Amino acid sequence: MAEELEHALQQVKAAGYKMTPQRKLILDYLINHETHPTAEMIYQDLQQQDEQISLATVYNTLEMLLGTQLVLAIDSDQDGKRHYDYFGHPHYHAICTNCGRIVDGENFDFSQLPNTAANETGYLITGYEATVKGLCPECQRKLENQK
Amino acid sequence: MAEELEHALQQVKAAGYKMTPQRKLILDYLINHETHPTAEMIYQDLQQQDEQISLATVYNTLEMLLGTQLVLAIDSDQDGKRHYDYFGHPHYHAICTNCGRIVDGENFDFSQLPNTAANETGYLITGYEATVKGLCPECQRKLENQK
DNA sequence: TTGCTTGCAAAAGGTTTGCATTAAG
DNA sequence: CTTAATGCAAACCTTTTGCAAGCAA
Repeated sequence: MAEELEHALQQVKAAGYKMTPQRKLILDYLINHETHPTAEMIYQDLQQQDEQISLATVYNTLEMLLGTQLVLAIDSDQDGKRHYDYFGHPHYHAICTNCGRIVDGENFDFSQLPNTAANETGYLITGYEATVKGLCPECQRKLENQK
Repeated sequence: MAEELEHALQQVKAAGYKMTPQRKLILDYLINHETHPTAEMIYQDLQQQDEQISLATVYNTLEMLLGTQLVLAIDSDQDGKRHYDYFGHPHYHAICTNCGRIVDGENFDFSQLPNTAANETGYLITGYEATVKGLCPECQRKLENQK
């Protein structure tokens, strides 16, 4: 089994959750897809792989994974859906305001944000999320050609 | 009229939108409330001020304001609602994972994030948003006392 | 065994939409 | 005048919930 999945399963158990086939499937799916899928996408894809699973379980599991901080949610203004992302290493997201495409970026240092926020707001910080909005390269071309 | 509102109205007109009494009300409300209200809250408050306005118009106007980048949306995982925030100066948000309270923070420098993201992703960046999650001071006390 | 988890379907509820009316430019 | 904006209500659709049956530990 992949190392990352192994690590993630460990975390889930450590948090006191039972390990079920469905939870493994979803975790494995998230780790191996950089598409920032919605609950529906995960559900559809797993079904096509002849995997037995319900949409409610997908939602339940994602909610649980958000609690462990292993997974992060991105609410897209573009399609109105919640997208999920395995948060294996620190990164921010870029969302296209035209097509909704979400990509990762990692060349920005957020390491001091939690400390700064803790000092400034008094909050006990447990996580963070950063997103930039703009036109993806492909949509820039498309819109340019429409002129 | 307040300077900030004056400035905002200017921006809206410059973007080619008509100025209506409802739009002024909502913009004024957002500028003068640091509560990060939902559409429903804005609607309720304006109604109590004997102001004639519909919920649909609140949503329409907020959508328009998001487009002008004058206002920013924060999707809260805590209450499942979208909160709005007049974005007069750069700042991030801290959301309490227990009570959902949202506060602003400004002691972190995001000024290079747009450039970095543009170089790294190729996106034409038009805005950004950063959020930290954790327990607010009040909820830290409450939970501590429950022990 | 024990009670957390699953799965199905129904319900919820924030947000969007259609359309006739109104008013900004 | 012309066209965009408003307001009302109905529709939408993602997400949540209730509960019986199933399965980790």
